[in-house]
Amino acid sequence: MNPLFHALFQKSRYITNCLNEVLKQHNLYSSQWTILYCLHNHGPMTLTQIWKYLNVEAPSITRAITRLETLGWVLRVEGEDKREKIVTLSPYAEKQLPVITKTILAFEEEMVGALTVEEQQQFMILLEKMKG
Amino acid sequence: MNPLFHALFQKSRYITNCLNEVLKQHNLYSSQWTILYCLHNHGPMTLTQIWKYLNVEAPSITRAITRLETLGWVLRVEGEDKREKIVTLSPYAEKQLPVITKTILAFEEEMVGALTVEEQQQFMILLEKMKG
DNA sequence: AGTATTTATTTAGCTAGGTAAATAAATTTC
DNA sequence: GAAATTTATTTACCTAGCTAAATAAATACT
Repeated sequence: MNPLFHALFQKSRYITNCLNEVLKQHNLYSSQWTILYCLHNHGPMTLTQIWKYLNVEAPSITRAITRLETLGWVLRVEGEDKREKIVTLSPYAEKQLPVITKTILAFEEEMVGALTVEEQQQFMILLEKMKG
Repeated sequence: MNPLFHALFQKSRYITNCLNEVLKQHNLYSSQWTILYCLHNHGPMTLTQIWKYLNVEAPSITRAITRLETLGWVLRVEGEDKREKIVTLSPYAEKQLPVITKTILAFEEEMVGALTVEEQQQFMILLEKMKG
């Protein structure tokens, strides 16, 4: 395996695991947080909007939302178009979000703080160049 | 979610999916290939050596090796220390490896070819800087 | 209007990562 | 040398991605 890919995959797993560790105090997994954050920024979204935005397949989002719903973080309501379900943050989620956001910002700062802004930009550019 | 992380996770998934697609012709998944390649380079290894080298937890490797064994890619034999299992490539795997390697090299060249060697090094350095 | 196609979501089932705990063999300690 | 600890592997069970196929509602076609 190309060492570059190996390093990329490993760092990706490492960051995910760290994030999960940090989010334990809020009883959340990183992917669940990603969805909550997405809803916080965009307001209510359909499942399709969510999975297209996050660049993930639909079944992953169906499962995650089901879990988030039973845990009380989101509500699923029927849209005008009765095929679609609109997902909104629950009042509980709205209340918890500020403190979770604080946790996340600290984590991100710690994780990425060793890179200058230019290096972060450079990193994104290099990532972008890896296409198929 | 920090856009840098988002981009990192996404690219990681994207490359994995592409790799899976390319490996379909050999009836392999990317993680299975990673293990075969590892064994090819190091010769017979215990499960512990494999998961430590690949930086993954033991159960992931147990499962993957079990699958690779039933598919005929590897053999599991008891070591002198009877706690450990030594994994070796099967003759079938040895025979298939060259052509699979060719597939992989072409894929990696296509995927990473847009980056100069300096950019690849730079990328690794930046990745390295993201610690916890 | 009735049929065909598209679109949104879900279900089923796979790989692949993780943790926690069980088991069995080897090693250390007393 | 018996008991305690460590080490290697496995099992059970979770999240999280994927594809393929099912379902149900909306839209397009004739």
